[in-house]
Amino acid sequence: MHKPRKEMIAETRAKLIAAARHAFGTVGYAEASMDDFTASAGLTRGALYHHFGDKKGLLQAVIAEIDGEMAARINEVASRAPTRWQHFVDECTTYIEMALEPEIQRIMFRDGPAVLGDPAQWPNANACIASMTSHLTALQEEGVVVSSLDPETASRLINGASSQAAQRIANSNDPEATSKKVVTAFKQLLEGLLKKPGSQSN
Amino acid sequence: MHKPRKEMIAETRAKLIAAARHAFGTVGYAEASMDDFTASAGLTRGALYHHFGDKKGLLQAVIAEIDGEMAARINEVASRAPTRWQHFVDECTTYIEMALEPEIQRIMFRDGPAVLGDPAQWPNANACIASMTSHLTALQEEGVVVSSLDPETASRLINGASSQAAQRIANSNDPEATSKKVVTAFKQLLEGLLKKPGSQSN
DNA sequence: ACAATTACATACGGTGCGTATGAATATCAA
DNA sequence: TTGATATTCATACGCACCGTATGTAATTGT
Repeated sequence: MHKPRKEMIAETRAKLIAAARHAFGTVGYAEASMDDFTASAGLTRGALYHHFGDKKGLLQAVIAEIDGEMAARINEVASRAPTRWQHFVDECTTYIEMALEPEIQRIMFRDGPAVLGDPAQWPNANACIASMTSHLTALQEEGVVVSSLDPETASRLINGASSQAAQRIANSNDPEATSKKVVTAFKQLLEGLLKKPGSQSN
Repeated sequence: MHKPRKEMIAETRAKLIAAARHAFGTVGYAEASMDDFTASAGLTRGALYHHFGDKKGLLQAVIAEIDGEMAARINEVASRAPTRWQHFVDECTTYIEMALEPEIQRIMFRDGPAVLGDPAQWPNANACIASMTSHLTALQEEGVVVSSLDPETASRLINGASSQAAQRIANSNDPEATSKKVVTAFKQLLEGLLKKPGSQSN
Protein backbone atom coordinates (compact mmCIF):
# COMPACT_ATOMS: atom_id res chain seq x y z
CA MET A 1 0.00 0.00 0.00
CA HIS A 2 1.73 3.09 -1.23
CA LYS A 3 -0.84 5.82 -0.79
CA PRO A 4 -4.39 6.07 0.43
CA ARG A 5 -6.70 6.21 -2.50
CA LYS A 6 -8.45 9.43 -1.60
CA GLU A 7 -5.15 11.17 -1.68
CA MET A 8 -4.34 9.93 -5.13
CA ILE A 9 -7.67 11.15 -6.40
CA ALA A 10 -7.27 14.57 -4.87
CA GLU A 11 -3.83 14.69 -6.37
CA THR A 12 -4.95 13.99 -9.91
CA ARG A 13 -7.78 16.46 -9.52
CA ALA A 14 -5.32 19.07 -8.37
CA LYS A 15 -2.96 18.27 -11.22
CA LEU A 16 -5.73 18.60 -13.75
CA ILE A 17 -6.94 21.87 -12.29
CA ALA A 18 -3.43 23.27 -12.21
CA ALA A 19 -2.70 22.25 -15.79
CA ALA A 20 -6.01 23.59 -17.02
CA ARG A 21 -5.59 26.81 -15.10
CA HIS A 22 -2.25 27.39 -16.72
CA ALA A 23 -3.53 26.58 -20.18
CA PHE A 24 -6.69 28.65 -19.82
CA GLY A 25 -4.75 31.54 -18.38
CA THR A 26 -2.19 31.65 -21.15
CA VAL A 27 -3.64 30.47 -24.46
CA GLY A 28 -7.27 30.86 -23.39
CA TYR A 29 -10.12 28.43 -22.94
CA ALA A 30 -11.04 27.94 -26.57
CA GLU A 31 -7.47 27.38 -27.73
CA ALA A 32 -6.57 25.06 -24.89
CA SER A 33 -6.48 21.51 -26.19
CA MET A 34 -7.69 18.99 -23.67
CA ASP A 35 -5.29 16.42 -25.04
CA ASP A 36 -2.40 18.80 -24.61
CA PHE A 37 -2.87 20.04 -21.09
CA THR A 38 -3.99 16.72 -19.69
CA ALA A 39 -0.81 15.26 -21.17
CA SER A 40 1.19 18.03 -19.56
CA ALA A 41 -0.22 16.79 -16.26
CA GLY A 42 0.81 13.23 -17.12
CA LEU A 43 -2.78 12.18 -17.73
CA THR A 44 -5.33 11.82 -20.52
CA ARG A 45 -8.76 13.11 -21.24
CA GLY A 46 -10.15 9.99 -19.61
CA ALA A 47 -9.30 11.36 -16.19
CA LEU A 48 -10.76 14.73 -17.07
CA TYR A 49 -14.09 13.37 -18.16
CA HIS A 50 -14.23 11.08 -15.17
CA HIS A 51 -13.70 13.84 -12.61
CA PHE A 52 -15.19 16.93 -14.20
CA GLY A 53 -17.67 15.70 -16.78
CA ASP A 54 -16.43 17.95 -19.54
CA LYS A 55 -14.28 20.93 -20.37
CA LYS A 56 -16.77 23.35 -18.87
CA GLY A 57 -16.81 21.43 -15.62
CA LEU A 58 -13.09 21.76 -15.37
CA LEU A 59 -13.34 25.48 -16.04
CA GLN A 60 -15.84 25.74 -13.20
CA ALA A 61 -13.40 24.02 -10.88
CA VAL A 62 -10.61 26.35 -11.94
CA ILE A 63 -12.84 29.35 -11.37
CA ALA A 64 -13.88 28.14 -7.95
CA GLU A 65 -10.24 27.81 -6.99
CA ILE A 66 -9.32 31.28 -8.22
CA ASP A 67 -12.35 32.81 -6.57
CA GLY A 68 -11.31 31.29 -3.29
CA GLU A 69 -7.87 32.79 -3.59
CA MET A 70 -9.27 36.18 -4.49
CA ALA A 71 -11.60 36.16 -1.53
CA ALA A 72 -8.74 35.20 0.74
CA ARG A 73 -6.61 38.05 -0.50
CA ILE A 74 -9.44 40.51 -0.08
CA ASN A 75 -10.22 39.38 3.44
CA GLU A 76 -6.56 39.63 4.22
CA VAL A 77 -6.45 43.26 3.20
CA ALA A 78 -9.72 43.69 4.98
CA SER A 79 -8.11 43.11 8.34
CA ARG A 80 -6.43 46.47 8.76
CA ALA A 81 -7.86 49.83 7.76
CA PRO A 82 -8.63 52.91 9.84
CA THR A 83 -12.26 53.44 8.88
CA ARG A 84 -14.78 51.09 7.46
CA TRP A 85 -15.15 53.25 4.42
CA GLN A 86 -11.41 53.15 3.84
CA HIS A 87 -11.65 49.44 4.32
CA PHE A 88 -14.22 49.27 1.57
CA VAL A 89 -12.13 51.38 -0.76
CA ASP A 90 -9.12 49.17 -0.08
CA GLU A 91 -11.19 46.15 -0.99
CA CYS A 92 -12.00 47.70 -4.32
CA THR A 93 -8.45 48.67 -5.12
CA THR A 94 -7.25 45.23 -4.14
CA TYR A 95 -9.80 43.84 -6.50
CA ILE A 96 -8.41 46.01 -9.25
CA GLU A 97 -4.88 44.91 -8.47
CA MET A 98 -5.85 41.28 -8.70
CA ALA A 99 -7.63 41.91 -11.95
CA LEU A 100 -4.35 43.10 -13.36
CA GLU A 101 -2.98 39.57 -13.44
CA PRO A 102 -3.46 38.18 -16.95
CA GLU A 103 -4.57 34.81 -15.69
CA ILE A 104 -7.36 36.25 -13.57
CA GLN A 105 -8.38 38.67 -16.25
CA ARG A 106 -8.57 36.03 -18.89
CA ILE A 107 -10.27 33.30 -16.90
CA MET A 108 -12.52 35.27 -14.58
CA PHE A 109 -13.47 38.22 -16.76
CA ARG A 110 -13.31 37.04 -20.33
CA ASP A 111 -13.48 33.32 -20.97
CA GLY A 112 -15.43 32.55 -17.82
CA PRO A 113 -18.41 34.76 -18.63
CA ALA A 114 -18.29 33.78 -22.29
CA VAL A 115 -18.42 30.06 -21.54
CA LEU A 116 -20.45 29.93 -18.34
CA GLY A 117 -22.60 33.01 -18.66
CA ASP A 118 -23.25 35.82 -16.22
CA PRO A 119 -20.86 35.50 -13.26
CA ALA A 120 -23.62 36.64 -10.95
CA GLN A 121 -25.26 33.27 -11.60
CA TRP A 122 -22.19 31.21 -10.83
CA PRO A 123 -22.90 29.03 -7.84
CA ASN A 124 -19.39 28.82 -6.46
CA ALA A 125 -17.68 32.07 -7.26
CA ASN A 126 -19.15 35.05 -5.52
CA ALA A 127 -17.08 35.35 -2.39
CA CYS A 128 -15.61 38.70 -3.34
CA ILE A 129 -18.97 40.21 -4.13
CA ALA A 130 -20.42 38.87 -0.93
CA SER A 131 -17.68 40.51 1.07
CA MET A 132 -18.13 43.88 -0.60
CA THR A 133 -21.87 43.65 -0.23
CA SER A 134 -21.75 43.01 3.48
CA HIS A 135 -19.44 45.93 4.01
CA LEU A 136 -21.68 48.19 2.01
CA THR A 137 -24.68 47.28 4.14
CA ALA A 138 -22.70 48.01 7.27
CA LEU A 139 -21.70 51.36 5.85
CA GLN A 140 -25.32 52.13 5.16
CA GLU A 141 -26.32 51.33 8.73
CA GLU A 142 -23.59 53.61 9.96
CA GLY A 143 -24.97 56.39 7.81
CA VAL A 144 -21.81 56.74 5.75
CA VAL A 145 -23.35 55.60 2.50
CA VAL A 146 -26.67 56.67 1.07
CA SER A 147 -29.40 54.32 2.13
CA SER A 148 -31.35 54.42 -1.10
CA LEU A 149 -29.29 51.86 -2.95
CA ASP A 150 -29.27 48.11 -2.92
CA PRO A 151 -25.89 46.89 -1.62
CA GLU A 152 -25.42 43.91 -3.88
CA THR A 153 -26.44 45.90 -6.91
CA ALA A 154 -23.92 48.57 -6.06
CA SER A 155 -21.27 45.91 -5.54
CA ARG A 156 -21.90 44.49 -8.96
CA LEU A 157 -21.70 47.86 -10.65
CA ILE A 158 -18.48 48.66 -8.86
CA ASN A 159 -17.20 45.29 -9.88
CA GLY A 160 -17.87 46.03 -13.50
CA ALA A 161 -16.06 49.33 -13.22
CA SER A 162 -13.17 47.58 -11.47
CA SER A 163 -12.65 45.05 -14.20
CA GLN A 164 -12.68 47.81 -16.80
CA ALA A 165 -10.21 49.70 -14.68
CA ALA A 166 -7.90 46.75 -14.54
CA GLN A 167 -8.13 46.11 -18.25
CA ARG A 168 -7.34 49.70 -18.98
CA ILE A 169 -4.24 49.57 -16.86
CA ALA A 170 -3.17 46.18 -18.10
CA ASN A 171 -3.40 47.11 -21.76
CA SER A 172 -1.76 50.47 -21.39
CA ASN A 173 1.69 51.07 -22.74
CA ASP A 174 2.39 53.26 -19.73
CA PRO A 175 0.84 51.29 -16.87
CA GLU A 176 2.19 53.58 -14.16
CA ALA A 177 0.62 56.71 -15.53
CA THR A 178 -2.70 55.19 -16.50
CA SER A 179 -2.89 53.43 -13.19
CA LYS A 180 -2.95 56.78 -11.45
CA LYS A 181 -5.60 58.13 -13.78
CA VAL A 182 -7.73 55.04 -13.43
CA VAL A 183 -7.56 54.90 -9.67
CA THR A 184 -8.48 58.55 -9.24
CA ALA A 185 -11.41 58.18 -11.60
CA PHE A 186 -12.50 55.07 -9.80
CA LYS A 187 -12.37 56.66 -6.37
CA GLN A 188 -14.27 59.61 -7.74
CA LEU A 189 -17.05 57.28 -8.77
CA LEU A 190 -17.08 55.67 -5.36
CA GLU A 191 -17.61 59.04 -3.72
CA GLY A 192 -20.98 59.11 -5.35
CA LEU A 193 -22.05 56.53 -2.82
CA LEU A 194 -21.16 58.71 0.16
CA LYS A 195 -23.93 60.53 1.91
CA LYS A 196 -23.44 64.28 1.62
CA PRO A 197 -23.27 66.11 4.93
CA GLY A 198 -25.96 68.63 4.02
CA SER A 199 -28.63 66.19 2.83
CA GLN A 200 -31.06 64.16 4.88
CA SER A 201 -31.94 60.47 4.48
CA ASN A 202 -30.91 60.35 0.87
CA MET B 1 -26.81 42.33 -67.27
CA HIS B 2 -28.90 41.64 -64.23
CA LYS B 3 -27.06 43.48 -61.48
CA PRO B 4 -23.92 45.47 -61.11
CA ARG B 5 -21.28 43.32 -59.55
CA LYS B 6 -20.52 45.58 -56.63
CA GLU B 7 -24.08 45.29 -55.56
CA MET B 8 -24.01 41.51 -55.59
CA ILE B 9 -20.90 41.53 -53.47
CA ALA B 10 -22.36 43.93 -50.94
CA GLU B 11 -25.44 41.78 -50.88
CA THR B 12 -23.63 38.58 -50.07
CA ARG B 13 -21.54 40.37 -47.46
CA ALA B 14 -24.72 41.67 -45.89
CA LYS B 15 -26.31 38.24 -45.99
CA LEU B 16 -23.32 36.67 -44.31
CA ILE B 17 -23.18 39.35 -41.64
CA ALA B 18 -26.88 39.03 -40.96
CA ALA B 19 -26.75 35.25 -40.72
CA ALA B 20 -23.70 35.32 -38.51
CA ARG B 21 -25.16 38.02 -36.32
CA HIS B 22 -28.25 35.94 -35.73
CA ALA B 23 -26.27 32.81 -35.01
CA PHE B 24 -23.77 34.55 -32.74
CA GLY B 25 -26.56 36.34 -30.92
CA THR B 26 -28.58 33.24 -30.23
CA VAL B 27 -26.37 30.17 -29.88
CA GLY B 28 -23.16 32.12 -29.31
CA TYR B 29 -19.93 32.40 -31.25
CA ALA B 30 -18.35 29.12 -30.24
CA GLU B 31 -21.46 27.05 -30.91
CA ALA B 32 -22.22 28.72 -34.21
CA SER B 33 -21.26 26.38 -37.02
CA MET B 34 -19.93 28.18 -40.06
CA ASP B 35 -21.39 25.51 -42.32
CA ASP B 36 -24.78 26.00 -40.74
CA PHE B 37 -25.21 29.73 -40.81
CA THR B 38 -23.59 30.21 -44.19
CA ALA B 39 -26.05 27.64 -45.52
CA SER B 40 -28.89 29.55 -43.87
CA ALA B 41 -27.78 32.50 -45.98
CA GLY B 42 -27.79 30.35 -49.11
CA LEU B 43 -23.99 30.29 -49.25
CA THR B 44 -21.03 28.20 -48.14
CA ARG B 45 -17.90 28.78 -46.16
CA GLY B 46 -16.12 29.59 -49.38
CA ALA B 47 -17.80 32.97 -49.52
CA LEU B 48 -17.07 33.57 -45.87
CA TYR B 49 -13.36 32.93 -46.17
CA HIS B 50 -13.19 34.97 -49.32
CA HIS B 51 -14.75 38.08 -47.81
CA PHE B 52 -13.80 37.94 -44.15
CA GLY B 53 -10.71 35.78 -43.93
CA ASP B 54 -11.94 33.66 -41.07
CA LYS B 55 -14.57 33.35 -38.39
CA LYS B 56 -13.02 36.08 -36.29
CA GLY B 57 -13.06 38.47 -39.22
CA LEU B 58 -16.76 37.92 -39.62
CA LEU B 59 -17.27 38.56 -35.93
CA GLN B 60 -15.41 41.83 -36.30
CA ALA B 61 -17.71 42.83 -39.12
CA VAL B 62 -20.76 41.95 -37.06
CA ILE B 63 -19.43 43.96 -34.14
CA ALA B 64 -18.71 46.94 -36.33
CA GLU B 65 -22.27 46.88 -37.58
CA ILE B 66 -23.78 46.64 -34.12
CA ASP B 67 -21.51 49.36 -32.80
CA GLY B 68 -22.67 51.65 -35.57
CA GLU B 69 -26.28 51.03 -34.65
CA MET B 70 -25.59 51.64 -30.98
CA ALA B 71 -23.83 54.90 -31.70
CA ALA B 72 -26.72 55.99 -33.88
CA ARG B 73 -29.24 55.29 -31.15
CA ILE B 74 -27.17 57.14 -28.60
CA ASN B 75 -26.74 60.16 -30.79
CA GLU B 76 -30.43 60.10 -31.44
CA VAL B 77 -31.23 60.32 -27.76
CA ALA B 78 -28.48 62.90 -27.50
CA SER B 79 -30.48 65.38 -29.51
CA ARG B 80 -32.90 66.48 -26.81
CA ALA B 81 -32.17 66.95 -23.15
CA PRO B 82 -32.51 70.04 -20.95
CA THR B 83 -29.00 70.19 -19.51
CA ARG B 84 -25.78 68.72 -20.76
CA TRP B 85 -25.44 66.71 -17.62
CA GLN B 86 -28.89 65.26 -18.12
CA HIS B 87 -27.87 64.57 -21.64
CA PHE B 88 -24.92 62.60 -20.39
CA VAL B 89 -27.05 60.62 -17.95
CA ASP B 90 -29.52 59.84 -20.71
CA GLU B 91 -26.70 58.53 -22.81
CA CYS B 92 -25.73 56.17 -20.04
CA THR B 93 -29.22 54.90 -19.44
CA THR B 94 -29.72 54.41 -23.15
CA TYR B 95 -26.55 52.39 -23.15
CA ILE B 96 -27.96 50.23 -20.37
CA GLU B 97 -31.19 49.76 -22.24
CA MET B 98 -29.37 48.62 -25.33
CA ALA B 99 -27.28 46.26 -23.27
CA LEU B 100 -30.48 44.58 -22.20
CA GLU B 101 -30.93 43.05 -25.62
CA PRO B 102 -29.62 39.49 -25.56
CA GLU B 103 -27.96 39.82 -28.93
CA ILE B 104 -25.96 42.88 -27.91
CA GLN B 105 -25.10 41.44 -24.55
CA ARG B 106 -23.88 38.22 -26.00
CA ILE B 107 -21.93 39.56 -28.94
CA MET B 108 -20.60 42.85 -27.61
CA PHE B 109 -20.05 42.03 -23.95
CA ARG B 110 -19.33 38.32 -23.76
CA ASP B 111 -18.21 36.57 -26.91
CA GLY B 112 -16.66 39.65 -28.44
CA PRO B 113 -14.19 40.34 -25.64
CA ALA B 114 -13.47 36.63 -25.22
CA VAL B 115 -12.59 36.15 -28.87
CA LEU B 116 -11.14 39.52 -29.85
CA GLY B 117 -9.76 40.74 -26.54
CA ASP B 118 -10.20 44.04 -24.76
CA PRO B 119 -12.90 46.07 -26.52
CA ALA B 120 -10.90 49.22 -25.87
CA GLN B 121 -8.42 47.92 -28.45
CA TRP B 122 -11.00 47.25 -31.14
CA PRO B 123 -10.31 49.47 -34.10
CA ASN B 124 -13.84 49.87 -35.37
CA ALA B 125 -16.12 49.74 -32.35
CA ASN B 126 -15.71 52.67 -30.02
CA ALA B 127 -18.25 55.13 -31.24
CA CYS B 128 -20.32 55.02 -28.06
CA ILE B 129 -17.32 55.55 -25.85
CA ALA B 130 -16.13 58.39 -28.02
CA SER B 131 -19.45 60.12 -27.69
CA MET B 132 -19.55 59.79 -23.92
CA THR B 133 -15.96 60.92 -23.65
CA SER B 134 -16.53 64.09 -25.63
CA HIS B 135 -19.52 64.99 -23.50
CA LEU B 136 -17.57 64.41 -20.35
CA THR B 137 -14.83 66.76 -21.47
CA ALA B 138 -17.42 69.41 -22.28
CA LEU B 139 -18.93 68.98 -18.83
CA GLN B 140 -15.53 69.43 -17.31
CA GLU B 141 -14.97 72.67 -19.19
CA GLU B 142 -18.32 73.90 -17.97
CA GLY B 143 -17.28 73.14 -14.44
CA VAL B 144 -20.07 70.64 -13.86
CA VAL B 145 -17.79 67.65 -13.48
CA VAL B 146 -14.63 67.45 -11.43
CA SER B 147 -11.63 68.29 -13.54
CA SER B 148 -9.26 65.82 -11.94
CA LEU B 149 -10.34 62.81 -13.95
CA ASP B 150 -9.48 61.63 -17.41
CA PRO B 151 -12.63 61.63 -19.53
CA GLU B 152 -12.02 58.49 -21.50
CA THR B 153 -11.02 56.59 -18.41
CA ALA B 154 -14.20 57.65 -16.69
CA SER B 155 -16.22 56.66 -19.73
CA ARG B 156 -14.70 53.21 -19.69
CA LEU B 157 -15.42 52.69 -16.02
CA ILE B 158 -18.98 53.84 -16.46
CA ASN B 159 -19.26 51.51 -19.39
CA GLY B 160 -18.21 48.58 -17.28
CA ALA B 161 -20.76 49.49 -14.66
CA SER B 162 -23.39 49.83 -17.36
CA SER B 163 -22.84 46.40 -18.76
CA GLN B 164 -23.04 44.92 -15.28
CA ALA B 165 -26.21 46.90 -14.71
CA ALA B 166 -27.75 45.52 -17.86
CA GLN B 167 -26.77 41.96 -17.05
CA ARG B 168 -28.27 42.26 -13.60
CA ILE B 169 -31.55 43.45 -15.01
CA ALA B 170 -31.59 40.95 -17.84
CA ASN B 171 -30.98 37.96 -15.59
CA SER B 172 -33.40 39.01 -12.92
CA ASN B 173 -36.65 37.16 -12.43
CA ASP B 174 -38.32 40.49 -11.65
CA PRO B 175 -36.83 42.83 -14.24
CA GLU B 176 -39.09 45.75 -13.35
CA ALA B 177 -38.09 45.87 -9.71
CA THR B 178 -34.40 45.27 -10.23
CA SER B 179 -34.34 47.77 -13.03
CA LYS B 180 -35.37 50.46 -10.57
CA LYS B 181 -32.74 49.38 -8.07
CA VAL B 182 -30.03 49.19 -10.68
CA VAL B 183 -30.78 52.55 -12.22
CA THR B 184 -30.82 54.34 -8.87
CA ALA B 185 -27.54 52.75 -7.87
CA PHE B 186 -26.06 53.65 -11.21
CA LYS B 187 -27.12 57.28 -11.03
CA GLN B 188 -25.77 57.42 -7.53
CA LEU B 189 -22.38 56.38 -8.83
CA LEU B 190 -22.54 58.99 -11.55
CA GLU B 191 -23.07 61.70 -8.98
CA GLY B 192 -19.60 61.03 -7.77
CA LEU B 193 -18.40 62.77 -10.90
CA LEU B 194 -20.23 66.00 -10.11
CA LYS B 195 -18.30 68.83 -8.63
CA LYS B 196 -19.57 69.65 -5.15
CA PRO B 197 -20.68 73.24 -4.67
CA GLY B 198 -18.51 73.84 -1.61
CA SER B 199 -15.21 72.57 -3.01
CA GLN B 200 -12.72 74.35 -5.19
CA SER B 201 -10.92 73.04 -8.27
CA ASN B 202 -11.24 69.43 -7.24
C1' DA C 1 -10.05 -14.12 -1.32
C1' DC C 2 -13.48 -13.00 -4.38
C1' DA C 3 -16.96 -9.85 -6.18
C1' DA C 4 -17.89 -5.23 -7.19
C1' DT C 5 -16.72 -0.66 -7.74
C1' DT C 6 -13.63 2.95 -8.94
C1' DA C 7 -9.98 5.45 -11.60
C1' DC C 8 -8.16 6.06 -15.45
C1' DA C 9 -6.39 4.90 -20.49
C1' DT C 10 -7.43 3.60 -25.14
C1' DA C 11 -10.14 3.43 -29.31
C1' DC C 12 -13.59 5.11 -32.34
C1' DG C 13 -16.75 8.15 -34.82
C1' DG C 14 -18.37 12.65 -35.75
C1' DT C 15 -17.95 17.52 -36.39
C1' DG C 16 -15.96 21.75 -37.53
C1' DC C 17 -12.20 24.45 -39.24
C1' DG C 18 -8.66 26.08 -42.73
C1' DT C 19 -6.58 25.51 -47.24
C1' DA C 20 -6.07 24.19 -51.86
C1' DT C 21 -8.35 23.71 -55.95
C1' DG C 22 -11.84 24.36 -59.39
C1' DA C 23 -15.69 26.48 -62.08
C1' DA C 24 -18.49 30.23 -63.51
C1' DT C 25 -19.13 34.96 -64.35
C1' DA C 26 -17.88 39.72 -64.77
C1' DT C 27 -14.41 43.16 -66.34
C1' DC C 28 -11.43 45.07 -69.68
C1' DA C 29 -8.52 45.66 -73.79
C1' DA C 30 -7.95 45.19 -78.66
C1' DT D 1 -17.10 41.22 -80.49
C1' DT D 2 -13.83 38.44 -78.45
C1' DG D 3 -10.29 36.61 -75.84
C1' DA D 4 -7.45 37.18 -71.58
C1' DT D 5 -7.65 38.11 -66.81
C1' DA D 6 -9.43 38.69 -62.38
C1' DT D 7 -12.93 37.87 -59.06
C1' DT D 8 -16.56 35.41 -56.63
C1' DC D 9 -17.87 31.57 -54.63
C1' DA D 10 -18.33 26.26 -54.27
C1' DT D 11 -16.18 21.84 -53.63
C1' DA D 12 -12.82 18.63 -51.83
C1' DC D 13 -9.44 17.26 -48.65
C1' DG D 14 -6.82 16.73 -44.38
C1' DC D 15 -6.36 17.73 -39.67
C1' DA D 16 -7.39 18.67 -34.92
C1' DC D 17 -10.50 18.33 -31.43
C1' DC D 18 -14.30 16.69 -28.72
C1' DG D 19 -17.50 13.19 -26.54
C1' DT D 20 -18.55 8.41 -25.79
C1' DA D 21 -17.95 3.71 -25.42
C1' DT D 22 -15.10 0.27 -23.92
C1' DG D 23 -11.30 -1.94 -21.67
C1' DT D 24 -8.13 -2.76 -17.66
C1' DA D 25 -5.81 -2.52 -13.50
C1' DA D 26 -6.15 -1.52 -8.81
C1' DT D 27 -8.80 -0.89 -4.59
C1' DT D 28 -12.51 -1.61 -1.41
C1' DG D 29 -16.02 -4.39 1.12
C1' DT D 30 -17.27 -8.80 2.99
